[in-house]
Amino acid sequence: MNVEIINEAKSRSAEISNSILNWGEKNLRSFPWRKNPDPYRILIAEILLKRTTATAVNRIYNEFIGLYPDLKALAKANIDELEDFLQTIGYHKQRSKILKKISRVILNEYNAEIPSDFDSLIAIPNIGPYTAGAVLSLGYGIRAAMVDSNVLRIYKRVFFKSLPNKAVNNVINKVAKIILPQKRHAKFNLALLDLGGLICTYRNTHCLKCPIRNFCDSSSIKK
DNA sequence: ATCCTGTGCA
DNA sequence: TGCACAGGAT
Repeated sequence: MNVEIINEAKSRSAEISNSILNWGEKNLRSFPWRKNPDPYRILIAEILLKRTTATAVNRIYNEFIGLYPDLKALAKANIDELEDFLQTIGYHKQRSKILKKISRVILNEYNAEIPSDFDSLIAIPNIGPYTAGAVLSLGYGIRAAMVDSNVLRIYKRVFFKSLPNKAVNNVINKVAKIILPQKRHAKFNLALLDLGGLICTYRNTHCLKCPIRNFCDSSSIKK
């Protein structure tokens, strides 16, 4: 049923992943949570970044890690202090609850060790496939796709001509796994996110600057 | 498949 | 000032 898009993904995967990795060499954005990545730092970053601009998280991230340097510290955190601290980036009530909940679950059920397998991760409340992918790929170096709305949008455009009319998101998840390289998947994931943020944006498609314009169904540039 | 959160931009 | 948004939950 979705044979066509899967075959398209397979036939273009090498060109796409190589071009994106290459683009990433020069164009990756620099954020504090991308430095010295470990599962905890990545987990915190993803929770803070949900529905929140990188600029806002940038302001408080290092201080957050200073106040709550590891999962045990976070599990012990005073909920009101945590909430106050998160005021400036918004969603502070919701987010302080989520952070406490997650840290307590990991402390109690996983002996304060953030799980390193997908199923355990998504079983933790408020950790879904995207955050699980980030923890695995960026935090543990375990190959996992990170499909957020940016990545979804990019692949929908790239494979526009063979998109099925049903269950598009499911298919895109398969496509993402096919294209994700075996090595350097973390770099690739970051580059793909940045491509969505900088080039293949929601409103504009800066195809002229796009490293995969030659492999994209929606490119406005003549091949 | 639809709902939720509250922000940030139109 | 109202609506689109994004990742997760149901």
